[in-house]
Amino acid sequence: MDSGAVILDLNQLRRSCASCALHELCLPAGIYGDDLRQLDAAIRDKRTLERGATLYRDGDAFRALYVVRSGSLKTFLQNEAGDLQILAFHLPGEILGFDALASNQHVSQAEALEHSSICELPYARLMQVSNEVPALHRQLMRVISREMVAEHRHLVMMGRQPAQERLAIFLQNLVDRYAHLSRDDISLTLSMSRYDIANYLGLVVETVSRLFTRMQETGVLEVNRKSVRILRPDLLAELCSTQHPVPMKRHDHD
Amino acid sequence: MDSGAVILDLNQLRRSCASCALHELCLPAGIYGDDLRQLDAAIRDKRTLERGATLYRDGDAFRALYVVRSGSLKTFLQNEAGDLQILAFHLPGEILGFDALASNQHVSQAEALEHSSICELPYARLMQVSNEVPALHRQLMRVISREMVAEHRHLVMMGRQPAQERLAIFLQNLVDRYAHLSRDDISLTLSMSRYDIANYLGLVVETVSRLFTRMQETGVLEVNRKSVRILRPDLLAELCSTQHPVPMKRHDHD
DNA sequence: ACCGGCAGTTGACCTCGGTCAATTGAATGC
DNA sequence: GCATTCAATTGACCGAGGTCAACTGCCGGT
Repeated sequence: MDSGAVILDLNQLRRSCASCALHELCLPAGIYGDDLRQLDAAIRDKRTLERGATLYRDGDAFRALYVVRSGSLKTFLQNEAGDLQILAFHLPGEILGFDALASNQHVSQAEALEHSSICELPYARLMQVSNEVPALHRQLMRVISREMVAEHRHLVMMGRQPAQERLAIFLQNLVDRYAHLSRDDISLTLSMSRYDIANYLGLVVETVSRLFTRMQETGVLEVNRKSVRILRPDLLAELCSTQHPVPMKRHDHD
Repeated sequence: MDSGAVILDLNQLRRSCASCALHELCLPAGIYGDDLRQLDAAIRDKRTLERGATLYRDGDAFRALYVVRSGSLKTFLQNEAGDLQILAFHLPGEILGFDALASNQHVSQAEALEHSSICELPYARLMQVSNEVPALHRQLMRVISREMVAEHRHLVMMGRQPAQERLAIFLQNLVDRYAHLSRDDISLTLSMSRYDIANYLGLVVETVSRLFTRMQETGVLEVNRKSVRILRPDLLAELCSTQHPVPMKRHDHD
């Protein structure tokens, strides 16, 4: 690598990864000292996106991975017919863009749900640094793998859970992820619309609306537009797993 | 790396990756010559599994990735209640086990659907080789990414498609993957049970059965137990996308 | 401060696919 | 070769959640 990139002044360092409040969550977890410094050098740009702005779209050439610094985004797939399926919501500290590694172009679209700021990790630079810092490669794969595991959970929800469980799991998941960001763990501000939530859960907006109403009526939570306050975290947790009246087991056939 | 592993005799080489009929599909795509030789050395074991045998289960320590040489496997998630969701079917040339990278232990279960043979890629060895052969790291990430993309398609199916489309997409997908393995492209032997198919698609077995019957009645295919012959690939392709009577578009809200 | 538009809610109705139950038939064991 | 078993099919019924439509109330713009 060119030595110019490795030698950093304190100023640059302060503005970027090493001082990022989220650096534990983002890539360099497990990477310290000089390695971190190198990684830091690979992060070229910080961008901000307005609500509704597109970070990348289906077909775009793959240049970089992106870390959410603040705000939130959704990624989704859209077919020819215009049908769309939201794949994930991305909160601060999380990384987007892995789906483009396979074909060198993005196969999904990423859009900001609110005013957000993003770190760009140019992939070519990332690979250069990785060659010097083997730990980075492994860390990258760990992060991709974590994303796969999250998608597995999403899949189970879609395949097996009834509507109310889906919403409960969704909310619980948001609570967990925001708690991780050391926020108040019982109140949420939903940056996504009811349409987005419904779509993500494989439901329609009316169903989501009714479920919010029902959960409010049963005292689980208090909801007012985008703000949700969990009143009974215990009840919410219960709702996350189907309480089969008859404990109907799913087969375990060959 | 220890030099003993790099020096291979022709015999060993012939038995393994370099001569594997599927080597284009599996890991070393884009890796040649000495690099391939090194990779080959990292592949320790070939195992065979009987139908129903478990390759790894939830909680197992992560030691290796696995390549299917012949036969087929399913991977699935199973929760405390015994509910289970099949995540994927794995055909020859495909790689399993990436979900374990995140936590260093498997978080799903893999089971053979029929007599199968498997290449084991010990992860530690793989990482050693990768440090010498940067291309391998990138290729590995490409493969994980490809798997993620496939899972996205699965997700869309679960979230948006009605039952018949799901089965059509499933069959089309199998046809494509087997065509890739240069088999007869209009007849399939389903190694998985109807229960497995139903589960994978988020349906119940009765629905799958009815759909097979209907597709047979409409002349799309001929089905007899595990064997399926696609009579009208064109019709099958049509069934893969919902033909909205009214071309109802899914919203594209903020 | 009023208006327009769209996010969100609510209600009435209907449909797709799930549930339950009976039957068929292919494989495996004695 | 017959019985047992379980995968698969078929039919009758039902209900969770989708569809359609009407309404409410925020929010943003001028």
